[in-house]
Amino acid sequence: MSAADPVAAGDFATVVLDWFERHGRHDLPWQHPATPYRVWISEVMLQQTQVSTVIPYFERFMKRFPDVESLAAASRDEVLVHWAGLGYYARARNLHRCAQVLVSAHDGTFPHGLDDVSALPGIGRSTAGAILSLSRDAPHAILDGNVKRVLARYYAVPGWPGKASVTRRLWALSEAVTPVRRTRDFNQAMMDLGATVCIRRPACQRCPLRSGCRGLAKGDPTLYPGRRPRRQKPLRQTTMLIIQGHGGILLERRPDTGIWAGLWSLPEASGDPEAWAREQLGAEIRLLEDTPTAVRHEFTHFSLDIQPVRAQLMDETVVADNRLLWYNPRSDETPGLPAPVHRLIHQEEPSE
DNA sequence: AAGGCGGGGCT
DNA sequence: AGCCCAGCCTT
Repeated sequence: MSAADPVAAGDFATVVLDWFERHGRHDLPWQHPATPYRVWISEVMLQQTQVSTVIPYFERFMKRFPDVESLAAASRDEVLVHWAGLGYYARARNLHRCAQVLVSAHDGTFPHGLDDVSALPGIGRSTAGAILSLSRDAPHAILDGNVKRVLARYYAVPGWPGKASVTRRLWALSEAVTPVRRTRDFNQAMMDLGATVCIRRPACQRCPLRSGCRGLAKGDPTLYPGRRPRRQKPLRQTTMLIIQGHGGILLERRPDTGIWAGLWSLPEASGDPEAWAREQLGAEIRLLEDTPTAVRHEFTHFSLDIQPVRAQLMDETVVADNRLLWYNPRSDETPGLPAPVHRLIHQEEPSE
């Protein structure tokens, strides 16, 4: 914190806390009750995912896995089913592993030390601080996208937070402004401020920090934080097989690494689909004429064109194993499917 | 230090 | 059509 700052650190917290009383969010699902377990699940879901998207997932997840023991005892597949559509599926795998570590090594509860919590799978420094402060009012700072934006604007911190040097500065600022008392309310207030006032097009007239905001004083707070340098997104193409047989569609489990790790998906055939079937299934397939139109799916780092090819299984002796599954969209419970695959299949079978 | 990892909401 | 989002992990 610079000595030249127009608002001292103590005043910063006071202003934010006063604002929180009237204008903060007090009714989010994970705030009632704000147990470490519920805060943890919500924080992981909220990593790179917006609140409005998370809420229905959170409610469904809590109904099925109401505590850490039920989550630890579940299968990975069932956890993924409840995650399917949220993206960043490593979060679900880490969540599952973390539950098992908590039960086996920590008596089913979260440790109290910040370093112990951030050592758990899928929990970094910010999420650890959020869990401990929001559930127990422990005095730890956080640095999520909202706090980064508020601080970068308030202190006019230049540069893109993807650079380690920028993030280091923002962490130092967050530590400096975070009070040791009422840390729970302060952290929630900073996230609320970033989510409702200090947004992409900020409502500075409503901001309690406007008198000290350097970004505003410089004329344009939206210059902070700096934007990610933009790069060309490559286009990739793949062919997915819609093989009908055994009264359903063949699904294949994705490998444990890479895109959609561990989810069920349509088989990808790099070359000749019939050769793929002979090798992978030991069976003959016959390609069908009506080829559905390709669908494009956008990732953060590339675009993917998926060309579906329909085929009929000619040899009904092929059975499912650990990697293969015959899925009937009309009668079976939906397994964990990537969003575009889910769309593809249920546009094939409109009678879900 | 840089890149991989989804999907949806918003402008 | 970009840009961003209650980030973490691996290399």
